[in-house]
Amino acid sequence: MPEGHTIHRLALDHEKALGGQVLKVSSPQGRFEEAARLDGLRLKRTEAHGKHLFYLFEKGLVLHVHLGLFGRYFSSKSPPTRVRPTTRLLLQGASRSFALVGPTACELLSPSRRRELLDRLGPDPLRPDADLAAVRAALARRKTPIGQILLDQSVIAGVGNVYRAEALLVAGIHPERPCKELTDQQVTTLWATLVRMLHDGVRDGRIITVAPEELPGPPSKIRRKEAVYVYGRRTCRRCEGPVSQLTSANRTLYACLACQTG
DNA sequence: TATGTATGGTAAG
DNA sequence: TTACCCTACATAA
Repeated sequence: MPEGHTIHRLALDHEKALGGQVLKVSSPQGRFEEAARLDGLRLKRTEAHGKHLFYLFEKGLVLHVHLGLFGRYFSSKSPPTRVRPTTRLLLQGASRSFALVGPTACELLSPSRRRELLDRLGPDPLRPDADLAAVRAALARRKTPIGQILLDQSVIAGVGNVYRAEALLVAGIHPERPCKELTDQQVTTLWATLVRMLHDGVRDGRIITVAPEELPGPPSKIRRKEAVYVYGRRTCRRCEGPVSQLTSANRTLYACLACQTG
């Protein structure tokens, strides 16, 4: 589930359902002991930066959540009827509850640690303040393959394995192209593609990169592999040619080398 | 019941 | 570069 779009969507949903309320906060699993410090405090707002989710409580307390590869939230009405024993964090509002399971991070963050964390993140295509010039500068400096750089959260924050494959396909860029060799136009296209895809992901609550007119039916009924051009596929949804599986940044990178010549 | 897989990241070597 | 952490779910047996 979790690339940047998931986190931003959670921030929106949770703020809408819980913002301004005094929450019940607990850790049924017991591994987040500091839950007790949040219990009974008012949630002011939420924030998403790349794949990092922040809950800003009164008294300046900040909860940081990172889903990692496995983490997910289960949403229910309040109070929840059934809570999994693996639930690290349970946020209970007046009418909605959210149970967090399997996160990489669930912790209270001091202002300085929060600052450190944010300083390590590159521009996030989902944030209006994202600095494209900074991305250009970072890319111009490196000979690292663009496919590898797209997963580097200190260069661009929020892109994961699905969006990297899909954005490179749509932009027509070969994943092994050294960053510094990309033209201004290619970087412009790639960034615009990421911005659009991630925004669509927030809106849809899932990853659908294939253009609406190319979909056989309504988005809600589209199966995973029909919703993307190359990720996890054997054939390219654009040209029907074979999809190559490369390895980059320790992850499988799907690419259509016929479509991605740039 | 067992196994494999996953949209991520960190710390150690 | 490797090892390791986090958990649910689909599929095989």
